[in-house]
Amino acid sequence: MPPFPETSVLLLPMVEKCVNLLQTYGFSSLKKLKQVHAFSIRHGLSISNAELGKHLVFYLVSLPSPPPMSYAHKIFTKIEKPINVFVYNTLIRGYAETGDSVSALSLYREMRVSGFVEPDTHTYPFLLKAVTKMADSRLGETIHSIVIRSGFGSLIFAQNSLLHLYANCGDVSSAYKVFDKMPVKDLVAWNSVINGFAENGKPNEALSLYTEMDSKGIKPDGFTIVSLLSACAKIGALALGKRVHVYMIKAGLTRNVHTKNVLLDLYARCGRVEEAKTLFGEMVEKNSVSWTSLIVGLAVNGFGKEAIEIFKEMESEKGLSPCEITFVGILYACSHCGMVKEGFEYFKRMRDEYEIEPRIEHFGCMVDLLARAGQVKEAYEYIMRMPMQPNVVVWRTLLGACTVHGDSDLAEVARVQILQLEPNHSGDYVLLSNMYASEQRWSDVQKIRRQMLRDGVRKVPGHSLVEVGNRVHEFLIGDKSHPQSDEIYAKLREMTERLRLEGYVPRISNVYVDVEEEEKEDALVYHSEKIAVAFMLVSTPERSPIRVVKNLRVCADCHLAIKLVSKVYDREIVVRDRSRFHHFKDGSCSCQDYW
DNA sequence: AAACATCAAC
Repeated sequence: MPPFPETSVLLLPMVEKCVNLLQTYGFSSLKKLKQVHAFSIRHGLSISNAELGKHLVFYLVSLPSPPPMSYAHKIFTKIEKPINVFVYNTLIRGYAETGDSVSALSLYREMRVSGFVEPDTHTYPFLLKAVTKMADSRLGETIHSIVIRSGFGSLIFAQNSLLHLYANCGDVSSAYKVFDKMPVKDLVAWNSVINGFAENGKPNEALSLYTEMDSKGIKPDGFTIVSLLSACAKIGALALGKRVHVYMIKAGLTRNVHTKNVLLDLYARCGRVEEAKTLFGEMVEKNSVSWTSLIVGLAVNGFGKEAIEIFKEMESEKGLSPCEITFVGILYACSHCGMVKEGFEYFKRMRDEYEIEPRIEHFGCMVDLLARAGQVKEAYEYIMRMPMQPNVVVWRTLLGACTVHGDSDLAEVARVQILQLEPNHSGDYVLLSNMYASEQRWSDVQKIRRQMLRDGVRKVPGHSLVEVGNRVHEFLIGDKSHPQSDEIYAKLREMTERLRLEGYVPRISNVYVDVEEEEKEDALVYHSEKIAVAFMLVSTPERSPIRVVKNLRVCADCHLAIKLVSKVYDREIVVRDRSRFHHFKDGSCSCQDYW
């Protein structure tokens, strides 16, 4: 084949031809893009040709995830200077989307230093997306000021990006400031600020912002509903969630797969497993998030065997593959059912079959799997063999198991580690003091108490939430502030008497679970969950199920008492505590007494 | 030729 003359006039039709080819096949596959690239080389086109290079970079970056960024960047470096701002933007976008924020930032710097190109309206939204993923609010503020100086601060896309950036760093007040100052607030802005509050433990604020948005006549979309429902799911507010469900129906969003997924999650997290399963069964379009949500939902509710059955179904489904979170659910299910051998098998299959590299979360599950089954020493050895530094959660898992299985030596080891990684966490002191108390080691209990005082550790006050009708009732320990308090306490006394007849003996040792509580003179201080249960006994129809959401872990005494209440009063009681669900029925609990 | 916002976890 004779060489092509190197005149741009002659090459022009060839550039056009290649660009045409890219436009026809561009989005289909990397293979096609490489073919066009090869074609251009065969026809004497140099990749330094700006027009061709620009298109190639664009189509490469636009490939489905993950785009071949190093290939795209290589072409970028060969394009003749000066490089068009569009090409910079495209590459920054690619890095932002693949989570390579460092490369996105350094490309931006390179662009500013080159002096040939200026950022345009698209540059900052892309760059801010990259910075958002770094969750570094200091850096965010720096870039924020650059955006303002650049003159693009009035752009609604830039404002929305900044709003999201602050929300993602957990800085809701800065996020709200950005939102508040926006002269024009579009749906994305509302959704971002609502989501910001929802994700940062302020579901009530999220809901009232929604009401405000509604009053301004702005219609919600799937994003709005997802944020609101997940806020409700997090605090276990079923009645509130049901209200959002009504908005969802009104807005015609019942067929949206994301909103359905999070509705399923809401029901599962409120202990309504049957409803969650029904919802799943009714879904026409199910994605892997739907399957994963159900599996995790079943697992945390103590229905591990069922979770594994669903996983097997998922595996036989075409076009779906379990992800790392699915496996967290499966390993969690195994550990809560004492299926140690199966847990190890799934762990192995995750690597071998699905090529998912285990993360610290998965190792954490394995530690729990061993420790929960009573193999506390093996769990410790497992931690020592892990290919990564154990985090505080892993040590806390071990500590929790040590207190249940009464291994105070290893508990001490775990405690020392936790203290280094995260001092001032009241839950650990409570766990430990609980364990010492159960061994009648009162001087050690005192020691822990003194340490808490010395370190200035404030215990998180326990509270329990219950819903009656559309109202949420909150109870604290020894709470007497409720209008029906007299009735509730009469019920508590009656409850204690009837439980005694069943052989209930209050577990004195666990009085020390609540260190502050000891200080109270009252000999009969009821934990919030007991008060909540008594309140539900007096305010709901006989035999109707009771749901309680507690912010801390249920103590052993309350656990035993509620088990008996479920039998004596013939009530199904679901308690969601800080780490799991307890389904009490006929005197036993789904957690099999390992809480 | 391109832009901002969603879900599942030890």
